[in-house]
Amino acid sequence: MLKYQAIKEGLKKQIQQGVFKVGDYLPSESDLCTRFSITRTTVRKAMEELLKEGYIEKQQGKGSRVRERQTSLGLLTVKGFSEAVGQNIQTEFLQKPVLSVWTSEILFPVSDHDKTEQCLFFERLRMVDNLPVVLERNWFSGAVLPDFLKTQFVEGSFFKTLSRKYLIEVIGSSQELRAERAENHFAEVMQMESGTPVLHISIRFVTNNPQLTIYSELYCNTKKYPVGNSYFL
Amino acid sequence: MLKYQAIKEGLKKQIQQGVFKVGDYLPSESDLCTRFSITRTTVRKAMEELLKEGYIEKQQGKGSRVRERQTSLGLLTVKGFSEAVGQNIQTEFLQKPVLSVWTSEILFPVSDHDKTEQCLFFERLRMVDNLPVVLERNWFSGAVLPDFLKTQFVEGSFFKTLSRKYLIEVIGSSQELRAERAENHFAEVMQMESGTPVLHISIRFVTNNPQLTIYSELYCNTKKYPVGNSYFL
DNA sequence: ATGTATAACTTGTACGTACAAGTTAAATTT
DNA sequence: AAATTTAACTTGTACGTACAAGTTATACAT
Repeated sequence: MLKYQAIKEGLKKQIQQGVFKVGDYLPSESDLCTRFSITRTTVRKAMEELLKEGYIEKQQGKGSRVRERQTSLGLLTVKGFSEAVGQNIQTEFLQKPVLSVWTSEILFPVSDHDKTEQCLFFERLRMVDNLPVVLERNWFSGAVLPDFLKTQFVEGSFFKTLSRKYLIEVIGSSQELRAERAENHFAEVMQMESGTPVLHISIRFVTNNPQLTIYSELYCNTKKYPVGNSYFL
Repeated sequence: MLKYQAIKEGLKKQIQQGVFKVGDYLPSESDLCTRFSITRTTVRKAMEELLKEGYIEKQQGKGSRVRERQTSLGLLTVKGFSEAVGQNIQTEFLQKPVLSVWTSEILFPVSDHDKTEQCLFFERLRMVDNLPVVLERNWFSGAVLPDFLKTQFVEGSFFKTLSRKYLIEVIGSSQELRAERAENHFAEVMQMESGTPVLHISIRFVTNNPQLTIYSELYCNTKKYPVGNSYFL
């Protein structure tokens, strides 16, 4: 294995396992040089990659600090979730993780391999000021997640749980967006009039474990809180 | 100015002006080294940035080639536009660029500076198989775009025109997504039943020219063609 | 004619050095 | 005590060298 990749993976694993927590500074570049008997060129290459992948942020003169890595809704975030900190945000489980079946509600094609495995499912309702904003339904194979049904979510986050307890990271995602009429069942849960437009987001999360793909269907009431994203650079 | 930035900007400008066209190979790293009397470290840093910003792609053993840079809908693309090449895709101007006024239809706040400048506007309808899929309405200040109203679009693309003729690049964007009922006017243009859900995408494009921000409002019929995007790494 | 080695290119990794530039805390001066 | 300088850290830029690894056309051998 290449040296810079070894360093990078080593640091990444320590970040995932919580050896370095969010906000912590990693050892300085020269520290790592002496510790692993390599040159700064190599260390910097590793750090550059961690930066690109969103694990750290750098500041000249200070150091490299572990960053909160946001992969919550893929590239999309609901306005008011991360930004509006002052808001009263709640997440309620409508269905805790259970054994379920692969359903046609999943709009991305479920891989043949996944179909042969058991299907786990959970469903959450995200609310801002007690107003339901996003209904989130998730399916995934439980094959590579031993004891998942007995596991408590790390800090209430599914992805943090995957990272911390199973060393699984999201490395990509595909999304499809549709504007639809709210069906009766959803309208009720979302406290919307039946037939009101809802933003339907289908996501397929790809992870660093080829056996784990996560399929999510999100239904958003965008009346008060539009779904937003931005990128720069 | 830093050396690697100078090299990077120089190459970028040549790509924008068409000195290096899409598919062309840039001079090799050692070529650039001798030509500008710098070391490969510096050249590689410049190339790395061009890679990150999407201007080039690299292949070990072959070289660095100019890439088609897609910033069409920000991060979102309509499924069937880029992928489904075999499809019958058309773009029709409903309104060629004209002098207009800043309107409240723009959902992102228009900057105070922009408000004092003249407002240019154009409107296009994107169709797949003669079915209207996206109605695109664009506003921007004409202050830094001399003779824009007399200018032909480069390859039918607004952004290519900005790049080629004005050396202006999109460096970021913010988006907000909403599911709405189609108003009468839109429903008619889009050949939809009035009240049908439409996906409304508001975009603010930020460019490398601080005086130019582009405001776009897109209205998408997602019934047959959902809006999609994906990212990896 | 056809397959094979070679040579000349390309980018990728890794070594080592030096100094610039930003940050911070301790030492020094006022 | 307070302001200022200094020193010791951090990351950033740039120098130069060497070889690995992938690509391709040409020369060579079969």
